[in-house]
Amino acid sequence: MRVTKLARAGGVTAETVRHYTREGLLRPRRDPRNGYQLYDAEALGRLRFIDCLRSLGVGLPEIKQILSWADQDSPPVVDRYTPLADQAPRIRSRIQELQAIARWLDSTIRDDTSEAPSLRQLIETLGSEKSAIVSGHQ
Amino acid sequence: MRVTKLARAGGVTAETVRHYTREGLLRPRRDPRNGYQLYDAEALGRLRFIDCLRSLGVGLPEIKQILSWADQDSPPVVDRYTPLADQAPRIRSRIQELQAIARWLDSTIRDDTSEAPSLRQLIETLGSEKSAIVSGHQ
DNA sequence: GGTATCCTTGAAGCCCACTTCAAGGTCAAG
DNA sequence: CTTGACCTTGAAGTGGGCTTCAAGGATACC
Repeated sequence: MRVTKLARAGGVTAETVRHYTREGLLRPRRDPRNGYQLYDAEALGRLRFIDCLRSLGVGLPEIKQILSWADQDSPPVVDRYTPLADQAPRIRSRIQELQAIARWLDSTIRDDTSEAPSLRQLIETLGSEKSAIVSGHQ
Repeated sequence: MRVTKLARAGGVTAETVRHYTREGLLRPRRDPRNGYQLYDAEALGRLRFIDCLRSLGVGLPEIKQILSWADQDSPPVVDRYTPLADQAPRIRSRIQELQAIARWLDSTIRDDTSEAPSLRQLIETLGSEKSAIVSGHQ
Protein backbone atom coordinates (compact mmCIF):
# COMPACT_ATOMS: atom_id res chain seq x y z
CA MET A 1 0.00 0.00 0.00
CA ARG A 2 1.01 3.61 -0.49
CA VAL A 3 1.70 6.24 2.06
CA THR A 4 -1.80 7.64 2.52
CA LYS A 5 -3.37 4.24 2.90
CA LEU A 6 -0.87 3.21 5.53
CA ALA A 7 -1.35 6.48 7.32
CA ARG A 8 -5.09 6.03 7.52
CA ALA A 9 -4.75 2.44 8.65
CA GLY A 10 -2.38 3.52 11.36
CA GLY A 11 -4.33 6.55 12.50
CA VAL A 12 -1.69 9.14 11.65
CA THR A 13 -1.20 11.62 8.85
CA ALA A 14 0.59 10.84 5.62
CA GLU A 15 3.16 13.46 6.54
CA THR A 16 3.94 11.59 9.70
CA VAL A 17 4.51 8.40 7.76
CA ARG A 18 6.78 10.28 5.37
CA HIS A 19 8.64 11.70 8.29
CA TYR A 20 9.24 8.28 9.83
CA THR A 21 10.32 7.03 6.45
CA ARG A 22 12.79 9.86 5.94
CA GLU A 23 14.18 9.17 9.37
CA GLY A 24 14.61 5.53 8.49
CA LEU A 25 12.10 4.04 10.92
CA LEU A 26 10.08 2.67 8.04
CA ARG A 27 11.73 1.18 5.00
CA PRO A 28 9.22 0.79 2.20
CA ARG A 29 9.76 -0.97 -1.09
CA ARG A 30 9.72 1.14 -4.21
CA ASP A 31 7.41 0.81 -7.11
CA PRO A 32 9.99 0.71 -9.91
CA ARG A 33 7.58 2.32 -12.36
CA ASN A 34 7.12 5.59 -10.52
CA GLY A 35 9.29 5.65 -7.43
CA TYR A 36 6.30 5.54 -5.09
CA GLN A 37 6.88 4.11 -1.67
CA LEU A 38 5.07 0.84 -1.05
CA TYR A 39 4.42 -0.37 2.46
CA ASP A 40 3.61 -3.94 3.40
CA ALA A 41 1.58 -5.28 6.32
CA GLU A 42 4.58 -5.28 8.62
CA ALA A 43 4.92 -1.54 8.16
CA LEU A 44 1.57 -1.10 9.86
CA GLY A 45 2.87 -3.06 12.83
CA ARG A 46 5.94 -0.88 12.93
CA LEU A 47 3.86 2.23 12.68
CA ARG A 48 1.66 1.22 15.59
CA PHE A 49 4.74 0.20 17.54
CA ILE A 50 6.28 3.59 16.94
CA ASP A 51 3.10 5.34 17.97
CA CYS A 52 2.92 3.38 21.21
CA LEU A 53 6.50 4.09 22.13
CA ARG A 54 6.08 7.74 21.26
CA SER A 55 3.11 7.84 23.63
CA LEU A 56 5.45 6.63 26.34
CA GLY A 57 7.83 9.46 25.63
CA VAL A 58 10.44 7.44 23.76
CA GLY A 59 12.25 9.49 21.14
CA LEU A 60 12.55 8.64 17.47
CA PRO A 61 16.28 7.86 17.53
CA GLU A 62 15.79 5.37 20.33
CA ILE A 63 12.83 3.80 18.57
CA LYS A 64 14.87 3.57 15.43
CA GLN A 65 17.48 1.61 17.29
CA ILE A 66 14.93 -0.76 18.75
CA LEU A 67 13.45 -1.35 15.32
CA SER A 68 16.86 -2.08 13.90
CA TRP A 69 17.21 -4.82 16.50
CA ALA A 70 13.95 -6.24 15.31
CA ASP A 71 15.23 -6.14 11.76
CA GLN A 72 18.28 -8.19 12.51
CA ASP A 73 16.49 -10.35 15.06
CA SER A 74 19.27 -9.55 17.46
CA PRO A 75 20.26 -11.77 20.40
CA PRO A 76 17.73 -11.83 23.24
CA VAL A 77 20.56 -11.09 25.66
CA VAL A 78 20.66 -7.60 24.31
CA ASP A 79 16.92 -7.32 24.63
CA ARG A 80 17.21 -7.20 28.35
CA TYR A 81 19.21 -4.02 28.00
CA THR A 82 16.63 -2.36 25.85
CA PRO A 83 15.21 1.02 26.82
CA LEU A 84 11.95 -0.87 26.84
CA ALA A 85 12.90 -2.97 29.81
CA ASP A 86 12.82 -0.16 32.34
CA GLN A 87 9.63 1.10 30.76
CA ALA A 88 7.82 -2.06 31.81
CA PRO A 89 6.36 -0.79 35.10
CA ARG A 90 5.40 2.47 33.49
CA ILE A 91 3.58 0.65 30.74
CA ARG A 92 1.68 -1.42 33.24
CA SER A 93 0.44 1.54 35.22
CA ARG A 94 -0.38 3.40 32.06
CA ILE A 95 -2.59 0.48 31.06
CA GLN A 96 -4.35 0.61 34.42
CA GLU A 97 -4.97 4.30 34.07
CA LEU A 98 -6.22 4.10 30.51
CA GLN A 99 -8.55 1.32 31.57
CA ALA A 100 -9.93 3.47 34.33
CA ILE A 101 -10.54 6.24 31.82
CA ALA A 102 -12.09 3.83 29.31
CA ARG A 103 -14.43 2.40 31.92
CA TRP A 104 -15.45 5.87 32.93
CA LEU A 105 -16.07 6.85 29.34
CA ASP A 106 -18.20 3.76 28.82
CA SER A 107 -20.49 4.47 31.70
CA THR A 108 -20.61 8.17 30.97
CA ILE A 109 -21.37 7.84 27.29
CA ARG A 110 -24.02 5.16 27.36
CA ASP A 111 -25.57 5.78 30.71
CA ASP A 112 -28.43 8.17 30.05
CA THR A 113 -29.72 7.93 33.58
CA SER A 114 -26.61 9.88 34.58
CA GLU A 115 -25.93 7.35 37.29
CA ALA A 116 -22.41 7.27 35.98
CA PRO A 117 -19.45 8.34 38.13
CA SER A 118 -18.38 11.94 37.83
CA LEU A 119 -15.19 13.07 36.19
CA ARG A 120 -14.06 14.14 39.62
CA GLN A 121 -14.38 10.58 40.82
CA LEU A 122 -12.36 9.29 37.90
CA ILE A 123 -9.57 11.68 38.72
CA GLU A 124 -9.65 10.68 42.34
CA THR A 125 -9.22 7.08 41.23
CA LEU A 126 -6.20 7.94 39.14
CA GLY A 127 -4.54 9.50 42.16
CA SER A 128 -4.83 6.45 44.32
CA GLU A 129 -3.74 3.60 42.10
CA LYS A 130 -0.82 1.87 43.76
CA SER A 131 0.93 2.04 40.40
CA ALA A 132 1.58 5.77 40.48
CA ILE A 133 4.97 5.84 42.14
CA VAL A 134 6.88 4.89 39.03
CA SER A 135 9.94 7.08 38.80
CA GLY A 136 10.44 7.77 35.10
CA HIS A 137 11.62 11.25 34.23
CA GLN A 138 14.88 12.92 35.24
CA MET B 1 2.77 18.13 49.67
CA ARG B 2 5.14 20.44 47.83
CA VAL B 3 6.03 20.50 44.19
CA THR B 4 8.94 18.06 44.21
CA LYS B 5 7.07 15.47 46.20
CA LEU B 6 4.08 15.60 43.87
CA ALA B 7 6.37 15.42 40.88
CA ARG B 8 8.06 12.30 42.14
CA ALA B 9 4.76 10.67 43.04
CA GLY B 10 3.46 11.41 39.58
CA GLY B 11 6.55 10.37 37.68
CA VAL B 12 7.31 13.76 36.16
CA THR B 13 9.80 16.52 36.89
CA ALA B 14 9.15 19.34 39.31
CA GLU B 15 9.46 21.75 36.40
CA THR B 16 6.62 20.00 34.64
CA VAL B 17 4.41 20.34 37.69
CA ARG B 18 5.31 24.03 37.89
CA HIS B 19 4.49 24.40 34.23
CA TYR B 20 1.06 22.83 34.65
CA THR B 21 0.49 25.03 37.65
CA ARG B 22 1.43 28.21 35.77
CA GLU B 23 -0.90 27.18 32.99
CA GLY B 24 -3.69 26.70 35.48
CA LEU B 25 -4.14 22.93 35.14
CA LEU B 26 -3.20 22.45 38.77
CA ARG B 27 -4.39 24.82 41.44
CA PRO B 28 -2.44 24.28 44.64
CA ARG B 29 -3.14 25.84 47.99
CA ARG B 30 -0.57 28.23 49.34
CA ASP B 31 1.35 27.94 52.53
CA PRO B 32 0.59 31.40 53.95
CA ARG B 33 3.92 31.49 55.79
CA ASN B 34 6.17 31.28 52.76
CA GLY B 35 4.11 31.24 49.60
CA TYR B 36 5.03 27.65 48.79
CA GLN B 37 2.57 25.73 46.66
CA LEU B 38 0.89 22.87 48.47
CA TYR B 39 -0.71 20.04 46.54
CA ASP B 40 -3.30 17.66 47.95
CA ALA B 41 -4.06 14.08 47.00
CA GLU B 42 -6.42 15.13 44.25
CA ALA B 43 -3.60 16.96 42.54
CA LEU B 44 -1.90 13.62 41.99
CA GLY B 45 -5.01 12.35 40.28
CA ARG B 46 -5.09 15.42 38.11
CA LEU B 47 -1.45 15.05 37.28
CA ARG B 48 -1.86 11.44 36.20
CA PHE B 49 -4.95 12.40 34.25
CA ILE B 50 -3.02 15.08 32.45
CA ASP B 51 -0.20 12.70 31.69
CA CYS B 52 -2.60 10.13 30.25
CA LEU B 53 -4.33 12.62 28.02
CA ARG B 54 -1.02 14.05 26.89
CA SER B 55 0.02 10.53 25.89
CA LEU B 56 -3.06 10.44 23.69
CA GLY B 57 -1.99 13.65 22.03
CA VAL B 58 -4.45 15.95 23.74
CA GLY B 59 -3.07 19.47 24.16
CA LEU B 60 -2.80 21.38 27.40
CA PRO B 61 -5.53 23.93 26.62
CA GLU B 62 -8.02 21.18 25.89
CA ILE B 63 -7.03 19.30 29.02
CA LYS B 64 -7.43 22.47 30.99
CA GLN B 65 -10.96 22.78 29.76
CA ILE B 66 -11.79 19.21 30.66
CA LEU B 67 -10.38 19.72 34.12
CA SER B 68 -12.44 22.85 34.58
CA TRP B 69 -15.52 20.76 33.88
CA ALA B 70 -14.43 18.39 36.59
CA ASP B 71 -14.01 21.31 38.94
CA GLN B 72 -17.54 22.54 38.51
CA ASP B 73 -18.96 19.02 38.23
CA SER B 74 -20.62 20.12 35.03
CA PRO B 75 -23.78 18.54 33.62
CA PRO B 76 -23.25 15.05 32.19
CA VAL B 77 -25.03 16.17 29.03
CA VAL B 78 -22.00 18.20 28.18
CA ASP B 79 -19.81 15.21 28.90
CA ARG B 80 -21.02 13.55 25.79
CA TYR B 81 -19.57 16.39 23.79
CA THR B 82 -16.19 16.16 25.42
CA PRO B 83 -13.06 15.73 23.30
CA LEU B 84 -12.68 12.57 25.31
CA ALA B 85 -15.71 10.95 23.78
CA ASP B 86 -14.28 10.52 20.33
CA GLN B 87 -11.03 9.35 21.89
CA ALA B 88 -12.75 6.29 23.31
CA PRO B 89 -11.97 3.86 20.49
CA ARG B 90 -8.43 5.12 20.30
CA ILE B 91 -7.97 4.55 24.01
CA ARG B 92 -9.24 1.04 23.74
CA SER B 93 -6.89 0.06 20.96
CA ARG B 94 -4.04 1.76 22.72
CA ILE B 95 -4.73 -0.41 25.75
CA GLN B 96 -4.67 -3.53 23.58
CA GLU B 97 -1.39 -2.53 22.05
CA LEU B 98 0.26 -1.66 25.32
CA GLN B 99 -0.89 -4.98 26.71
CA ALA B 100 0.69 -6.78 23.79
CA ILE B 101 3.93 -4.93 24.47
CA ALA B 102 3.73 -5.61 28.20
CA ARG B 103 3.15 -9.31 27.63
CA TRP B 104 6.05 -9.42 25.27
CA LEU B 105 8.28 -7.64 27.76
CA ASP B 106 7.26 -10.08 30.47
CA SER B 107 8.21 -13.13 28.50
CA THR B 108 11.34 -11.55 27.14
CA ILE B 109 12.63 -10.26 30.44
CA ARG B 110 12.08 -13.27 32.63
CA ASP B 111 12.38 -16.05 30.13
CA ASP B 112 16.03 -17.03 30.20
CA THR B 113 15.48 -19.98 27.95
CA SER B 114 14.91 -17.43 25.20
CA GLU B 115 11.79 -19.28 24.18
CA ALA B 116 10.12 -15.90 24.21
CA PRO B 117 8.60 -14.44 21.05
CA SER B 118 10.84 -12.19 19.01
CA LEU B 119 10.41 -8.46 18.72
CA ARG B 120 9.55 -9.05 15.12
CA GLN B 121 6.62 -11.18 16.19
CA LEU B 122 5.40 -8.51 18.57
CA ILE B 123 5.41 -5.96 15.80
CA GLU B 124 3.57 -8.31 13.52
CA THR B 125 0.90 -8.65 16.20
CA LEU B 126 0.51 -4.90 16.46
CA GLY B 127 -0.15 -4.69 12.75
CA SER B 128 -3.00 -7.14 12.77
CA GLU B 129 -5.09 -6.11 15.75
CA LYS B 130 -8.59 -5.36 14.51
CA SER B 131 -8.38 -2.15 16.52
CA ALA B 132 -5.92 -0.39 14.24
CA ILE B 133 -8.30 1.32 11.85
CA VAL B 134 -9.13 4.15 14.21
CA SER B 135 -9.14 7.40 12.28
CA GLY B 136 -7.71 9.96 14.70
CA HIS B 137 -5.46 12.61 13.20
CA GLN B 138 -6.38 15.20 10.60
C1' DG C 1 -7.45 15.85 -22.35
C1' DG C 2 -8.57 18.58 -18.42
C1' DT C 3 -8.52 18.52 -13.54
C1' DA C 4 -8.37 16.76 -9.12
C1' DT C 5 -5.91 13.78 -6.24
C1' DC C 6 -2.08 11.48 -5.24
C1' DC C 7 3.08 10.91 -5.19
C1' DT C 8 8.35 12.53 -4.95
C1' DT C 9 12.31 15.50 -2.63
C1' DG C 10 15.07 18.51 0.58
C1' DA C 11 14.86 22.42 3.06
C1' DA C 12 12.72 25.51 5.81
C1' DG C 13 9.34 26.60 9.25
C1' DC C 14 6.34 26.00 13.22
C1' DC C 15 4.36 24.70 17.47
C1' DC C 16 4.32 23.94 22.05
C1' DA C 17 5.51 21.42 25.92
C1' DC C 18 8.67 21.80 28.57
C1' DT C 19 13.58 23.91 30.51
C1' DT C 20 16.55 27.10 31.82
C1' DC C 21 17.84 31.47 33.57
C1' DA C 22 18.26 35.11 36.92
C1' DA C 23 17.53 36.88 41.15
C1' DG C 24 16.11 36.00 44.93
C1' DG C 25 13.51 33.93 49.75
C1' DT C 26 12.92 29.60 53.11
C1' DC C 27 14.32 26.04 55.78
C1' DA C 28 16.73 22.17 58.24
C1' DA C 29 21.09 20.30 59.76
C1' DG C 30 25.40 20.76 61.87
C1' DC D 1 25.54 31.32 60.76
C1' DT D 2 26.72 28.77 56.92
C1' DT D 3 25.88 25.22 53.65
C1' DG D 4 22.84 22.88 50.72
C1' DA D 5 18.44 21.62 49.35
C1' DC D 6 14.41 23.33 48.59
C1' DC D 7 10.99 27.13 47.09
C1' DT D 8 9.21 31.58 44.33
C1' DT D 9 8.58 34.42 39.71
C1' DG D 10 8.40 35.90 34.69
C1' DA D 11 10.88 35.78 30.75
C1' DA D 12 13.54 33.75 27.53
C1' DG D 13 15.42 29.58 25.35
C1' DT D 14 15.41 24.83 23.46
C1' DG D 15 14.35 20.60 21.24
C1' DG D 16 12.18 17.71 18.44
C1' DG D 17 8.42 15.97 16.09
C1' DC D 18 6.12 16.92 12.80
C1' DT D 19 4.30 20.45 8.73
C1' DT D 20 4.67 23.17 5.10
C1' DC D 21 6.74 24.81 1.03
C1' DA D 22 8.17 24.62 -3.76
C1' DA D 23 8.55 22.44 -7.90
C1' DG D 24 7.50 18.85 -10.30
C1' DG D 25 5.82 13.87 -11.98
C1' DA D 26 2.00 10.01 -11.82
C1' DT D 27 -2.61 8.46 -11.52
C1' DA D 28 -7.46 8.44 -11.90
C1' DC D 29 -11.74 9.92 -13.18
C1' DC D 30 -15.34 11.98 -16.37
